[in-house]
Amino acid sequence: MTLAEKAYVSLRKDIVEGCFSAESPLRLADLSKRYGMGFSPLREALNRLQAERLVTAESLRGFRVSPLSLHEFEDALHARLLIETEALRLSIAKGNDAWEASVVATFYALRQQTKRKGGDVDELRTRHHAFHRSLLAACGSDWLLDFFERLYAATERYRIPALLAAGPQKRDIDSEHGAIADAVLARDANRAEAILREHYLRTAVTIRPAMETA
Amino acid sequence: MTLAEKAYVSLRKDIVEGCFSAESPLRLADLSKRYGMGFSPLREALNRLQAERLVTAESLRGFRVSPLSLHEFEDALHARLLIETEALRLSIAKGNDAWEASVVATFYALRQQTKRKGGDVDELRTRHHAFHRSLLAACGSDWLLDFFERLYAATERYRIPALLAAGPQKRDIDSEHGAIADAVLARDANRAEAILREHYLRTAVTIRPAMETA
DNA sequence: GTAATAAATACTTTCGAAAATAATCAAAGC
DNA sequence: GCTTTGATTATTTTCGAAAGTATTTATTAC
Repeated sequence: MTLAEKAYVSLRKDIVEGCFSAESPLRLADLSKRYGMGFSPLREALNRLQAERLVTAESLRGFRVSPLSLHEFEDALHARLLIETEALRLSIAKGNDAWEASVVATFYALRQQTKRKGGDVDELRTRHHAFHRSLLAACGSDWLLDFFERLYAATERYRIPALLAAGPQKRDIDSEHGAIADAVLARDANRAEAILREHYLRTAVTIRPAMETA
Repeated sequence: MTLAEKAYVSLRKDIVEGCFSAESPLRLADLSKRYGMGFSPLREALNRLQAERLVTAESLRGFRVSPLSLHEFEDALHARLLIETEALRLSIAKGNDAWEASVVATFYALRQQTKRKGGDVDELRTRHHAFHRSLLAACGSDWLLDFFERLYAATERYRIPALLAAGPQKRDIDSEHGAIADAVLARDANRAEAILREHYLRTAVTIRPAMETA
């Protein structure tokens, strides 16, 4: 893996996880120290992230972490519903045995991690993403999967600030995920879509107040 | 405008317009000569284009123009329909007078250019894009507009090879555009969506055979 | 002739410095 | 005191060279 690729992976992770606060400038000298590399690979990574809308650039004034706003969050969530309900329908229509198995497997792995008290939050994050991705993985559309990844990253950025503001969850997210998996494995597209929609609207309700205070 | 931005604009244009054939390698030495700049701004542009899927990169083996394939074209067109029908509905619901005026204006400008025999093909391309964008411009969703731009560029790449293979058009594209504009200005979302869908499916019919021979 | 190895070449990637621009601070003028 | 101007500093952007990696060509051994 080249340095530019490492820079891209590290920066993306750190932005999505909120290590840099929103709108803070990403100065090359700082990043160079932090990641132990020269300017070139960092700038290449920043350009990629700019195309993904995780960072914004202004001519001759460098890069910043993209801002967070309630409007952008609602927009991203709306787009996610559009993309994911379609991809989920396609997946359910086209998915084979191996796909079903991966849905079962990623759901199981996710539940294992949520059960483990005091477990690695990073691992939980990874498994949550893997589960949601596996639901759509058989849709056969690279474009929809690409859009899913971008919207997932965009909305993931709102989770940490929201959790900090709202305190511990009252939702039983495991059982929501389980219900989606059940509907998917039953190949019931309408039910799966309805639950997925509920799942996201509930997330919106959690995050909205946290954004309004900020 | 920085050199990196110029490189991005030029490269994007040249790729979309087919100045480089699909899958051809984009060697830095060549690009440096062609655009008259060093490696750094070119690499930054290539990284952005990679994130937009117009170029593909392989570690330590550089960049190439992304391949064209029938499957990818149909995928992109399907995604366009999903995105654009939704954005169009939102635009029709939310658009104000100024938006209506811009639809009228861009349609008029487009028709002027199609009428001009032997006119600038580049100008026609610009106006075609402006018209389609203006239809969606009032949707209020940055994400949907962003996806529209990416899919538009992706599908535009197929037009030139297809036209070369299929010869002159038998469709009356002006009147198809006019019908969309009419439905939009009448705020008839269902009719607008139906015509837009027809419009794209007809495009698919034009391009499909050209892809199969290649 | 073919396969394996070694040398040469082509190309990508990365760095460090130079150039260019923006931001900050101090002094002068009103 | 306030604004303008000029100098200083901080930062981004770009280049050219160096380092590292793939690819091709040549050579040798079988």
